[in-house]
Amino acid sequence: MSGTKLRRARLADVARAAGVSESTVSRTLRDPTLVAEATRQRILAAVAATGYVPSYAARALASGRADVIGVLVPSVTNHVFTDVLEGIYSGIEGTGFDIQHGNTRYQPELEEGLLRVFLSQRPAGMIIAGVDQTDTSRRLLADAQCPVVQIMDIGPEPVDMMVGFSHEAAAHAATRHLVDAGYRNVAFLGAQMDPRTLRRFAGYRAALSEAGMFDAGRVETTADPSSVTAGAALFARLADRCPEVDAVFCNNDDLALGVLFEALRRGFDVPDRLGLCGFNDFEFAAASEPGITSVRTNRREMGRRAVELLLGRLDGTDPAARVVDLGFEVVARRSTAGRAAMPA
Amino acid sequence: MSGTKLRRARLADVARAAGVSESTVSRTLRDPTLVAEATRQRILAAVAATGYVPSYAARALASGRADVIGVLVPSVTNHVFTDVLEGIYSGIEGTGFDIQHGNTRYQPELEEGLLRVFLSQRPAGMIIAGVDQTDTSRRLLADAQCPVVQIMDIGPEPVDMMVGFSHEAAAHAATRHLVDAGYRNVAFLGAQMDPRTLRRFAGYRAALSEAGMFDAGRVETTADPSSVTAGAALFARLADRCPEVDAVFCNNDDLALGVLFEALRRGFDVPDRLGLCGFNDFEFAAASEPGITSVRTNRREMGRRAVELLLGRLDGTDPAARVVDLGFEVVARRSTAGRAAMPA
DNA sequence: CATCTAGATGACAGCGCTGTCATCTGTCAA
DNA sequence: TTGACAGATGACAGCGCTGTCATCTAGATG
Repeated sequence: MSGTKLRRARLADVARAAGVSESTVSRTLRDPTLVAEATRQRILAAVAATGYVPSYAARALASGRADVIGVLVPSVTNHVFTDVLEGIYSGIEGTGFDIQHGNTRYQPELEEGLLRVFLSQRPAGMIIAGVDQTDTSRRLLADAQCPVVQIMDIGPEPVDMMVGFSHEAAAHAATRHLVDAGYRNVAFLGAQMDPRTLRRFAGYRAALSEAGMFDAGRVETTADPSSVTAGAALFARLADRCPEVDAVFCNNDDLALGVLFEALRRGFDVPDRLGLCGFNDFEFAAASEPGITSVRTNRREMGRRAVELLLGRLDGTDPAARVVDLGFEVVARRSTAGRAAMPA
Repeated sequence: MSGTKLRRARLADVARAAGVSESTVSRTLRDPTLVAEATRQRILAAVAATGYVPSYAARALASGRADVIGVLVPSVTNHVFTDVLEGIYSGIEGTGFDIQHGNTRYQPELEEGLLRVFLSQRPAGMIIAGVDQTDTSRRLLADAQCPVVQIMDIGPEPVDMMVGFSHEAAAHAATRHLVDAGYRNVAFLGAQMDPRTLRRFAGYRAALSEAGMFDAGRVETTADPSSVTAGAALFARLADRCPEVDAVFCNNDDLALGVLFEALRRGFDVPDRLGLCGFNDFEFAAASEPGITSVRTNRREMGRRAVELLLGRLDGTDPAARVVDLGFEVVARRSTAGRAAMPA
């Protein structure tokens, strides 16, 4: 209870307490089926009695691998990634694996460096956001002696496995939804301008081009991170510049919320004067007034599936490389209901 | 370039390439001043040539410690903690330390378990959210052979060091601000109901009691996580139950935003019919329409300072135990401007 | 010129596990 | 009864570093 000895119990202490060899204790801990029932009980009791906690470092060194899954994402504050992380954490729970988490800050060089550090620890698996790694990063991943899952996006050339959805298709569908709702001058608002944002822009552009409505002038972007403030500022600029704009497709719900507030300030009715569609279907999109149409993506599920794929590969259940498309859904809310009632 | 050998270079490979002993290579990497200039150059060249990356596991095992700082927070999705994490990441950058990050999910037992796992790896330091650890957790931390920083909150009995602010004082000030603005029937909205939320409630209660305005009926809470939806729902319930309420102090800006939308739906003017104050000063509070009064807390700074304290202790610069109060600031915006103009 | 000393380097024994191989049972078919 | 064999356990050599101690310089000192 109290007065715990400072030195932690080692495997040898447990072995002595249980009257067996270190090997047997190690086996019991790694794969209990290898040890006779009675022995196992005795050992588990000894573990409890000594308060033994295995040394990860020793284990990793001796076995040449670590029960660690490396996770590399570009941001720890962007809700998009925190949702995925939550999925990963919940998927990992109880599996005995640990997460080693790195923050690439949207910088490919930083990603490369972190990747080197991570891989040097021989992780059991890697989860990495995006499909746009540098050539060097791709090679590092391909040469890694562990399964790799790219998440957030899907593309034609997985390093190993992928779970995500097509940002281009999602943006295309969302833009199409605005067109179908009767909006004619649909603008694009983007922030951060990472590869996924660019792909969403491509989807927006394609949808409008198909409808014969694309106008390169109706685009307002910033390299700053997505935020409500940025959304308001971008829309203010846009509205001043292109008063004819009657709908906005925002790359992120943060931006959309900013547009909503700016519209409120300008007395633009949403959805009558302005259609508004966001992206990601953050929690507030459903709760706002009016509700903001958005594109739901299955971020927690993405994290869970990524872990699942990794574990499946590790225990040999599912040795195949896979690309999992989790899809998306345009969730129509009142913010895009405006022109629908009007005659086309 | 290509065709990298599968086996990673080891210390011995570098030593051979540089024509020195392993000890010297190790020294060069740990403390370059111990090695002659010329030798050092030769070794660094050999490191580069072999692509050597040290094995963390071997290093940790041999030295008995890991250059890892453990970070335990209750949530990875709550912006409050992601901001702190960002501060921690930026503070750690370039120091050679790694972050090992655990998610306690607001569950003290989970926290205890993670603490055991973390401490078993002999981290260089621990950062842990809150001051309300279980007795066992406190003992584990106190017995840990590393510096510990409790963050988010401050209290009378630091395990070692603390950096945070008084949630009670902050809530008191925010509530006082509502009273000073002329609101008379000030309600409280809370979610999650973790220890910090409870302390904020205590501050709210004290401020209203001092003003002779406390009414236990004007409190609406949920154990669910804070969200915009929850804010709207809580306020809907509250407004139905207590129509006399003319202001709301929300435990979190998420809730406040929900209240704002619900007020909009009900045609309650903010700030004339309803004063609204949030907590945390999330980015959207300044961008919303009207702007939402909130309590600014220095979360990134908190993370940075926590790392700073840890590092200071580790290199002996600052061996003292410390409690750092980062303070807070009530940021008044239009959402609480209503009754100010009216005669008291 | 012998002695001392600081600076630079090398030798080597672990750190606490895992994995391989060897050993020792008891059981069962021939 | 014997050999074969699967099941259960033990012995032991590393995994790739670090830290201690020993060794070997080249001045500095008297």
